[in-house]
Amino acid sequence: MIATLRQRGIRVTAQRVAVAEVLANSIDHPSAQDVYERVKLHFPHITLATVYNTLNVLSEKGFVQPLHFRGGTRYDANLLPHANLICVECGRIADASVDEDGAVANLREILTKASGFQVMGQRLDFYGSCARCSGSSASQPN
Amino acid sequence: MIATLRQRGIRVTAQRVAVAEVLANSIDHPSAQDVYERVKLHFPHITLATVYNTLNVLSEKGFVQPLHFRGGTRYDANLLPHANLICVECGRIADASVDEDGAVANLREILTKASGFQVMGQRLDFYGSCARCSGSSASQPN
DNA sequence: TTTACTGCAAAGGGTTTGCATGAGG
DNA sequence: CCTCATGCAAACCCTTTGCAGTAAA
Repeated sequence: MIATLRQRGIRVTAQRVAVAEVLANSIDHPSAQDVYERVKLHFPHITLATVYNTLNVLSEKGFVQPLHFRGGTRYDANLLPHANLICVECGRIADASVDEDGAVANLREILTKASGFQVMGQRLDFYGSCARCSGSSASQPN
Repeated sequence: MIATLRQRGIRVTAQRVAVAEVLANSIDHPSAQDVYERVKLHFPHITLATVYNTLNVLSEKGFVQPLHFRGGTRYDANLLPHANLICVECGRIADASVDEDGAVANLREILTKASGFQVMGQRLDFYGSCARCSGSSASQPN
């Protein structure tokens, strides 16, 4: 992890390693507050401001992708082309790999040819009901 | 426009019509502040709070799609499946129709089959350099 | 008449920043 | 050593809300 951060030109501190590791080990797209609470478990002295500063550095250096929503920002450590499945009922965000057959690459190519836009990255959000929420007839409250 | 709003179950007021018309006639994904300034040209008495309230109503009723970014929310009146081309240099957001060959529908189908997720809507953002910026000067952000 | 929208101002909440201290390269 | 990160608190900015008056249905 330390080497990974150095590779990206990020000055290494204990706090930054802790934040980066929380992100790398999370698949639930945590908010800054979530990251703060998780880091604090093993690093009680860190502050929310440091978490925000670190998240901004990690975002600028391409270590995570910030996803802005109405309620605030969530952070995605999955750097591969993928779709975010956002359940409008329970609020969960799951990743779905979608580029096995080059679907995203295909889209990028279409856009470049059609409008001369040089694509450098993307964010694909799909809103709907996750299997858990739409599948259960007697839906559970969460 | 009045009929359109009524169809969506939106109580019709002069302010709401004005906001809705600004949105319908804008292709630059205006912010709430942008909408406010444009509406105020022909409706000087409206307030920013009313614009926000109206934008929320129009969003809930599916008249516009709110797009949350770091700097705030932008509003997209294009309800057809499309991609947002976001220039990281000049900040402009342009729409690109991308579903001529059913690319979005294809993605939605892949996701439904793979993960049992019922897709109800989507947001496709592509970050990069627009034709104007990548063509004029060769500046490469990292 | 009944409901709910407007305008105004003030509060809310996620995020950023200034400053003194402390740690990394 | 010199630069930059941390911690703390206050500030910031976008957005929401409470209230009194007013307009839509």
